[in-house]
Amino acid sequence: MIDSLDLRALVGDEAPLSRRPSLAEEAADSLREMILLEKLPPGMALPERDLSEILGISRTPLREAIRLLEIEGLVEYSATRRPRVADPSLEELTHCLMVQGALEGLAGRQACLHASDAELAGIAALNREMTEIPEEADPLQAFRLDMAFHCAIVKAAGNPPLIETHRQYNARLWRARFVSSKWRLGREKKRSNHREIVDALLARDQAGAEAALRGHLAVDAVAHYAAAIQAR
Amino acid sequence: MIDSLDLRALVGDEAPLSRRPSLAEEAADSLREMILLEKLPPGMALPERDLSEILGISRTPLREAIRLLEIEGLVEYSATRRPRVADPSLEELTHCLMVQGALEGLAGRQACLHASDAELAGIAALNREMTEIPEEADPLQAFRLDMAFHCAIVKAAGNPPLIETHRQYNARLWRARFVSSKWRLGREKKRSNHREIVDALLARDQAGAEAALRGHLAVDAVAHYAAAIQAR
DNA sequence: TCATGTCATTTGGTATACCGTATTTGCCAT
DNA sequence: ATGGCAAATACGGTATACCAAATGACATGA
Repeated sequence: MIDSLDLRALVGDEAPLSRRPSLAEEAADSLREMILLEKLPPGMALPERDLSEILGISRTPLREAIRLLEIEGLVEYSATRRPRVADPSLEELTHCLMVQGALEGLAGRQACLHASDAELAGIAALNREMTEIPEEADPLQAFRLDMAFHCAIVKAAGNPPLIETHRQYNARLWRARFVSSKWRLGREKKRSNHREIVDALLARDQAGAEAALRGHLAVDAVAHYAAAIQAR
Repeated sequence: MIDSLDLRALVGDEAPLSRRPSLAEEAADSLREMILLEKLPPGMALPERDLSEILGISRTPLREAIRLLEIEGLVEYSATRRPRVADPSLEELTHCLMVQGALEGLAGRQACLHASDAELAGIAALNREMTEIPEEADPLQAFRLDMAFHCAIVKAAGNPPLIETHRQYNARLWRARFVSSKWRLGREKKRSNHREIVDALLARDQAGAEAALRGHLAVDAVAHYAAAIQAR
């Protein structure tokens, strides 16, 4: 035991023990992407046999993948246990956004306490990168940067369970935020809000960072998505 | 369609659509109880074949059960994918408590906004019940009441994803809180804190409820558990 | 024409067999 | 005794077969 600890100390904690993902995890990744890109539209049935054949795996790992996606909220089971692509109502999304807001608020607080200067600089750099994107650029690019920005803040908080739960809610909200990101409304407001967040973080102002992050999600995102939904 | 709506009106909305739980869910319940009561101690290996035989089911539903418990944080997989009963460090528990604090803080806020007077009265009644428990009574009884108190607040917020995520963190923290609840230290402080929470809720004071709930968990619970762990 | 009962088919739930790999065991040389 | 190596074994991952329940199509009768 002592030997292994010594070895670990010598070799560093970042031993690339990256075990290759199981078929179930790969399938979950594939399905997640299909759902988020609406190749599998909301409400579509997900029969295990057909899907397993499509993905070229057997039902056992596929079932596991579907269970994983159910936890993430991307798949929901009907009363008769038939899985379908989730089709969350505006109300459900609002609920998720509130939780996400609370999570990111906590992340902001903790980032002020625990993040290294380098991490904060990285977050600020991400934000700078966003502001420099031309207005008419690929919306997907801006969207990915936005996600990276928020994830970086959560990561900087240094709280693994928080990171994981935030990741789950992100997956749940991904499609909604993606849809709403295409709307140009309030892009200016978002920028000022992001600036507010970065300023609070750099000043290590816990209350300010929490307020800016929570408000950002809870208020704006819902409104944008509502508008986007109405229009489609 | 109209007929079915009429029927629904006659029969009431509370149709008992409770599908019977699958073997996997039952197994998860059994295992969860064994883990929380330390019949399966932290760090113990959980070989699928042995467990499935013990529970009298096959490996397939048992695997699903273990995956469920992994999500709840009660089971963790080693680098070689061998499941073990989780043995969270004090640091990990602290991280979970912070998230739980943020969740309950949000719940307090939302409860102030959305809870019915009856719900708030019920929460106050739970608290009153706790204060009336004699000092030397069964610790489990007091513990269950404490859990019910917090869950009732979250439920009153009326946010299903919040309820679910809170439930998960509760499971993750159950054993730690149970252990720490046996320590009489700070029982008085807890009472005053609960009173603070109830007062804020009844006054529908969002900020007060959030602060009281968040502080309650983040500060006290960690300290108590640390003391309990040291002493065992 | 529409309601209703029946039956074939589809679907998820479960059990089990097989496979590759990781771990343990036990022997042997040192 | 001890360290190393190889066979045995235990384990999780995967595929597949079977079952009960649910669904949907279709025939039948009012």
